[in-house]
Amino acid sequence: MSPEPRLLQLHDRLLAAFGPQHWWPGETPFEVLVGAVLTQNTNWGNVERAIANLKARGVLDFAALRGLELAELAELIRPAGYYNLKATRLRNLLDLLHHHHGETWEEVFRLPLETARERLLAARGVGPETADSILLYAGGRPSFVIDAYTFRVLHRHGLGLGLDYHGLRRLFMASLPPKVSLYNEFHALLVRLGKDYCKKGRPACVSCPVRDWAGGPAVAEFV
DNA sequence: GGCCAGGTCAAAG
DNA sequence: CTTTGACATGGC
Repeated sequence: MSPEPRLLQLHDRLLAAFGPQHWWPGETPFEVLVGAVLTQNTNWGNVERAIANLKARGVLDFAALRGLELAELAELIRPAGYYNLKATRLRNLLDLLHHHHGETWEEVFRLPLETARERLLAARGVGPETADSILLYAGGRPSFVIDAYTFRVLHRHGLGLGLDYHGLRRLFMASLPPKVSLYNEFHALLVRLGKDYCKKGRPACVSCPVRDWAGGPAVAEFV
């Protein structure tokens, strides 16, 4: 896996175009962790309603959320969609962390990066993106987050073709200095670009701020 | 009304 | 190994 210097250029251009994104929108590591599960394939606005419900109920902390009945948890997070599924997934994750670390679940972030990652992935319903989001945005660890927008943006410019999640993650991490602030901002910027200019199934916008990045307009295939 | 959203897992083919 | 289906609410 050879480094791809154009990735850092992409970051710089996105930052110049959009400015800092101030991610993750969550006040505590625990809130970030919950949000990471709730936002799976779901609009962030819906996640905010669900988190507001948990806050209003006073259960947005590790012990309280773990103590809720599953059905009750599901009802509270209903606005986030897939609420039965996500209630179980949250419960799985909290139980797994409690099993290893007791109430001091944030100890998971003190493990070597890939060990911590494997531990999070061991929870049913925590896949690579959720695990990396938790590591980066809740734990402050340099684990690059790949998502559907990242795939789409890179593929439209002919980069990372044929790479899966793990391959793209390694490409980013081999091409960038391992700085948490850089990983944080870059992923947020890619999401911003995707939302505004890189819609599914549509040609690239003429006004896309990185339209000519990597040497020319986007490729013909619009994933 | 249809499509999409900061995925993941299990079951088919 | 690749593709498909299930899971669900709310905005545009």
